[in-house]
Amino acid sequence: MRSMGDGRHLLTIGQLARYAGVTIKAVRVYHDRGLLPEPPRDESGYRRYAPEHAVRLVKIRTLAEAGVPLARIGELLGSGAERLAAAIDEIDRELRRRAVAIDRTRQRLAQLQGGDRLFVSAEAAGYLDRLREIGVSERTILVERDLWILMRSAAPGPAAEWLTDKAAAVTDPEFCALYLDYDAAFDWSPDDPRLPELAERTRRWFAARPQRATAAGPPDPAAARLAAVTAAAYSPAWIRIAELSAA
Amino acid sequence: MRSMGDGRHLLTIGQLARYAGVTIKAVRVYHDRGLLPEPPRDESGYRRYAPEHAVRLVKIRTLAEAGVPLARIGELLGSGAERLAAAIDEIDRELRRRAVAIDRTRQRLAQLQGGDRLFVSAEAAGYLDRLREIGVSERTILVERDLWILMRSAAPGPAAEWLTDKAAAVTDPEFCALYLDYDAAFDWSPDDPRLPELAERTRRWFAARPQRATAAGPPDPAAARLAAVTAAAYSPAWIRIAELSAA
DNA sequence: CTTGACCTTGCCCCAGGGGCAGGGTTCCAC
DNA sequence: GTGGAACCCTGCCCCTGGGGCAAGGTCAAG
Repeated sequence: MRSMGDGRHLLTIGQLARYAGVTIKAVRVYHDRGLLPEPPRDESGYRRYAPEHAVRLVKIRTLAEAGVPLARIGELLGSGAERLAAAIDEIDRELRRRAVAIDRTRQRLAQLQGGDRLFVSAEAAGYLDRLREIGVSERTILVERDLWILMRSAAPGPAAEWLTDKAAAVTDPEFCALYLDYDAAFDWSPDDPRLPELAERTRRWFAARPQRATAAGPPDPAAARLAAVTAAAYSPAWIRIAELSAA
Repeated sequence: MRSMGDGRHLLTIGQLARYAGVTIKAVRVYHDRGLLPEPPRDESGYRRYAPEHAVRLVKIRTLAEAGVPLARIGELLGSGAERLAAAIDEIDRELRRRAVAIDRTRQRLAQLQGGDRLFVSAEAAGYLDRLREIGVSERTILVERDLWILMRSAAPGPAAEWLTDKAAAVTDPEFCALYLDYDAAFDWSPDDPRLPELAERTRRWFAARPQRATAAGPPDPAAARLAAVTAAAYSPAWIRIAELSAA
């Protein structure tokens, strides 16, 4: 048995929901949250909606799709026109921000396919590329990447300093030659007879460029310790060189 | 008491999380979900992470920010490179779709400020604007809008037919004159002596354009009933006119 | 008179964490 | 060496915005 009501409350919940592009469940949730007033019921207990409900529901859906929490939608639709206009401005700004974020995410997503650019800073990635250019093995480049990640995580400030330092060094042909020899020495035994000479060249190279210590301050001891303990985990030969050149 | 471990598992959970731009809680959730392997613990039971964890975590965050469900991230990072590439393509398409959706939402949001364009179809909005042009009162336009919402909700097909019919009629000056008189009659008493004349003009107007009935078929009875019962809820005078002209 | 579409309430479930409790640890400065 | 801030641990309940299902009552058409 169905009542015709006052001739304006004609819509069933399904018709209303379809009109607004919303599920029936969502309509009931909006009732529960107090966003949409409960309409009168017909004799069977069915809800019967009027056009105002459809208008209100479209407003709710529009704001909800914009990501506005339901609680705030209630406040917004209950407040005055200026307040609403200001809120809509703010929401629109937020949406624009979200569109920009999606663009950024898409770019990072594309970099997931390969390369290190996603995992280290742009400067660090440039430095690693420079190592590739001068012929350093991928194995050693991976160690550099890991070292950079560790340093950056543990001490961002000193890590950045250390990176600019190395980026500068890697433009010096002599340093590059030295680096390539380190690369070759990676899996030598710590007792290898060629290591002392490598240590001696290292010491000479550092001695020949004192401007780094004066310009950028003394090397950070924490960073140095971190680098040492890390390198030790990868190559016993390298740690031996460090011992020899410190002696 | 802290162990130095193997010199590669140096990072605390906080350092790792900060590096990847993620909360500590999120890292623990990723452990629970099996996305990120649990690292070794130091003597205090603290988790100690290596660079691989940071790399993995950045991948997880990138996919999670793209809206990929955590369960699927697990599968994706566990599968081969081609599979991953295909999935990334699909995710990217989804992101583009989302950006388009944001644009649409922004446009609708701007229309929330005023006007009916958000609540009725473009054609209906054009029809309502035409009524405004010819000088119909806002009160009656609101009734038209509500009627349109009801018809569209209850019977989209006939509603569209009815609208094209009315949109055509409203280009006829005679119909417009008649409509304006209806507008004026809105709140007359049902006994008003001017109503019979209005009913007579209505009948003559309908009689003078039989092409509608032949071209678009007979008027839908359900739509007519709906229109009548709805109009009755707004204006007793209108329903009286309908009775008179049907007689 | 049945069949399928619709409506009712009520309950539990999901992702992706956030927040808090109630405890232990480490680091830095004084 | 001592205090406090900052950090870490586990475990538990909470949130949004609904989805899904159960167990009915109702309506329109054939």
